[in-house]
Amino acid sequence: MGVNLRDLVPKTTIDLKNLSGKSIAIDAYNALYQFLAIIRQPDGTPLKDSTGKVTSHLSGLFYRTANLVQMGIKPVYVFDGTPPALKEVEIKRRARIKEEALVHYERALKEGKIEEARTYAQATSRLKDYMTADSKRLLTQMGVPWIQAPSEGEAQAAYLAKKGDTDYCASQDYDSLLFGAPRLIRNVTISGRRKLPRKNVYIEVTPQIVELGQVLKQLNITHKQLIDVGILMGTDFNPDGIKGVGPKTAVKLIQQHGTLEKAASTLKQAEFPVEPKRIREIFQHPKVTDNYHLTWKEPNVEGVVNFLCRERDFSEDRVRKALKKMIEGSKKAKGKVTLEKFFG
DNA sequence: CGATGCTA
DNA sequence: TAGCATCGG
Repeated sequence: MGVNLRDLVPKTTIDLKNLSGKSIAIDAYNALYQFLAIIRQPDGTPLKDSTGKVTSHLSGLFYRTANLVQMGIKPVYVFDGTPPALKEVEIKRRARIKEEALVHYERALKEGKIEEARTYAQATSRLKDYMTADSKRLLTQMGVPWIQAPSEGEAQAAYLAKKGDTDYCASQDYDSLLFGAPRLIRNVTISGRRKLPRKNVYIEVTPQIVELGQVLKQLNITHKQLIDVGILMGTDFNPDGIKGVGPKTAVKLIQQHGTLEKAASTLKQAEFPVEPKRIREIFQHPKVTDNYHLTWKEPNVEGVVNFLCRERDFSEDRVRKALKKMIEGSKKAKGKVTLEKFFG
């Protein structure tokens, strides 16, 4: 879920084609989870190989990554490690919701309510260890780097961007801003037409950039204060936040009182299940690693074909076609960058 | 989700 | 060939 800064942040929409030559640290869990939830049959069944292994996430990851590379974009996927102990409440909450969704899904299926079944099936999505392992294997064969974060993937992605090792962070969540990412891109891994849940309405989804500097300027607060705003509203480490405090109130409180503690002392019932200091610490000094090396190589065509087509039953025609486009596109983009460096 | 097929 | 439907695994 993450902290919901949606109503607080200024954003600018962009065309991914304009990001040629740029590198993006992508929150792998976030991307894979979305593929797994969305790439499904009408009744909610995910794509599977002949042995029953789920492949929805691989399909999304493969074609989306191929397209990004084709546009000259350099993606690096950042995988989650061990979550902070404080996340346990939120993890349990999510597990409970999934169990409930599973009951609803099975009932809808039995009653022949296809659309309803699909909606509940999406909510049951769980990224299993073998799916993460398959994804890393695919990326390696594609020549696309990935990093194993020691803890939160978003924290590690933000660290890369902060250090200047990547130009952007990509996620649907806003947490990377709290982790200090200077530039966040949303809607990199979901694009085009998207169906609104429970409605037969489609909306156009376009990539958008959120700049931390602009957010802080607009709200006239510091980064540390933005973290406090998040804690007041609720984060993965205190999912409930403070009762009755939404985005607007949270910002107002921090603008007026400066810190979370001072703001809380003015409220009638502001109780924190965990010490705010500990949550602040996670965002300000997250567990990250320097143990990575970013290199983008040409895909190992036969390696990808062997894995996806021979082991996971993908169509060889489609896979080879996508790889060809990926290689041609990235070469073209590289040529352009070199020329621009020469003559620009 | 992205790719492909079908239709006008 | 744009626009919609439906595969894909």
